[in-house]
Amino acid sequence: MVTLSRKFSTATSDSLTYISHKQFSQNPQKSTPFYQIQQQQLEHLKSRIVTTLDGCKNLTQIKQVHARILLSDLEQSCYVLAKLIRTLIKLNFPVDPYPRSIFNRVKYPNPFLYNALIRGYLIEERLNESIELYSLMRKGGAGPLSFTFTALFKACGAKMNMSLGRQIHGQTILVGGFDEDLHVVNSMIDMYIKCGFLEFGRKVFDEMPKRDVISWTELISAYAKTGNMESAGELFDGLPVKDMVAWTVMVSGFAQNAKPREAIMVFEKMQESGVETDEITLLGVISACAQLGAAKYADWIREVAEKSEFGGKHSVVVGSALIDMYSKCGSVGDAYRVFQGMKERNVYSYSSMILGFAMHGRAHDAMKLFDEMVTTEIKPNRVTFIGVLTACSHAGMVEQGWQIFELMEKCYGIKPSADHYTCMVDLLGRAGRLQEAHELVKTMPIEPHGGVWGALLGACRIHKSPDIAAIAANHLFELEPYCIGNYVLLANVYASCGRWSDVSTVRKLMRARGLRKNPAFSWIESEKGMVHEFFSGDMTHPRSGEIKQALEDLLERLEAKGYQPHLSSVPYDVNDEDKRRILMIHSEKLALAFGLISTLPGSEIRIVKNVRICEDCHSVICGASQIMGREIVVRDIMRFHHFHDGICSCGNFW
DNA sequence: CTAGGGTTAG
Repeated sequence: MVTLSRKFSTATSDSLTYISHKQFSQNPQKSTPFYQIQQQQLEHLKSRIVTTLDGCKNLTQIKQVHARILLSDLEQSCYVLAKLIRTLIKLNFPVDPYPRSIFNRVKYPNPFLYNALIRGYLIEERLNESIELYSLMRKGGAGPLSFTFTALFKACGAKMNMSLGRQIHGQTILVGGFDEDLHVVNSMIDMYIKCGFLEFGRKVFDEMPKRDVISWTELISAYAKTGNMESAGELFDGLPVKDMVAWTVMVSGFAQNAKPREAIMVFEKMQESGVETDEITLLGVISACAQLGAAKYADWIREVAEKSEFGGKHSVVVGSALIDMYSKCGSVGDAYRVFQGMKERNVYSYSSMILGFAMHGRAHDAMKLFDEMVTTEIKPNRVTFIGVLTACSHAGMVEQGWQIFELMEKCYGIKPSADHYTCMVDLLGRAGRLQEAHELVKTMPIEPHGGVWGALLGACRIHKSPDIAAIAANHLFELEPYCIGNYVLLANVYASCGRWSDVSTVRKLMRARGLRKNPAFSWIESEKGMVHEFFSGDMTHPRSGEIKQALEDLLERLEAKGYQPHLSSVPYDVNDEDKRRILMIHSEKLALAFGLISTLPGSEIRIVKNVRICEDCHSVICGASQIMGREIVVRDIMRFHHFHDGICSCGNFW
């Protein structure tokens, strides 16, 4: 054995130490200088080992490779050993003891080796060990690499460990150079954002000598997530080169902040600018279309999705989003067709479909799909159960609901959340079992949130139960004092019982808190895809005269068949004639009348409403579907109503 | 060998 090569004292290069004479003599390339041959041979061996490691699937295989390394001249090679450690960690082996022991035997570990181990500890969320190793690396004279910092920042962000993050920030300056490394600084910004200190991230951003599209996008995304679309938009406008991710952040930002029209507008601009689109961009647009609930947009975005390069058939994510969208646009049939056409399905696909059926009152289909789901590999999650419970609730299936509710924890290990209790309260409340519902709220093991009391209050509205309504409302007035809907609901309950002095007390409370009622409105798509909006009593539509006439004709025909206006739906202390007039001009009735005169006889009418449908409108639309022979679909704030031949899919139960 | 975007419920 001849010692040929230098001992690598600088820890940044690979610590190769020896090469055997035997290996050398087998190589007859006499004209090549000595060290070049050994380099070549070792490089060859290294790359063979790395390839083998990439193919390793289990511990036995890795140990074989390790044995080969130990017998070769690569026994101290940081490059190969780092790869070995990374492979182990990729296969989910804990850092201790095996990968750590490999590291411990290396005399001069280089930063790559340190980094492999640090990353391992980070994955195990052992932040302290990572930091210890980092200090050891510094003490040993090895310089850190930028990805050591990025990994550390990432871990601090995930653990929301701001103080440690700031220390590491200090290190980047101390070590020198890294505070100008884009990878490092960008992950630092991300760390501050994840720790909830957006302004710190912004400060770093403002002081950066050079920034790239990633720095910008991080901040735009952070503003969008806090709902500050103005700041997001300002930054975005100033971004010199907008790439796909930056555009996508704006699209999904608007979608997540309930600004679907803006989301679609940004998407259209994105397409004009010629930037590529991928499925994540589409998710934002699809979600926006779902919020709009307009069939025109639904078909448009499905076409865009199908034309895009990720396959004519939908991917799991896009497919699942489309299912949700079609359900919310009133087309459960289309939603189910997408569901059936998907090659692969996940928990989103099933949950969205179950929720879709539930929203449309197709409880039986929802349950059937749930039964099918549990035979697959896909595990139901908390959202799935919200779908199943909603289905029970909308169909008045109290007993099945209780069964599912118990099954959830027993068989699937999902602890009922406040949202699940909301479903149960809704289920009992709708079925008229208000006392039981109230009892459940009082005895639930977790703190009831606004949703739970809101469900109880909503049930009191249907069953005209002012006493429990007052209890629920008082909780709500504390939990969410500025939520206008609760005051309106309580006032409506009092009004329906004729307790007018209580109604005016609630109205006074509203005024005292500076709250004003949101105007109710409905909208409908005409045949040409135009959207027509109607407010209550709205006579601004160009065809108002015809609309009024059509409505009067309709009501006349209904009265001839025994229809009586539900005067108790009017929350004002006025005479019956005025109540009749108020009911007559409800926005959904105007939209319905416009639908009747503006669409072809026999075609479907779709109406969307921003609040719950009232009882009187519900019965009028039921009658209209029969007399006029029309399918009518109404989406209110809670669910869908499919009216067909005088019957609604909700079974008069909403 | 590292930095940015995502779907269901509420």
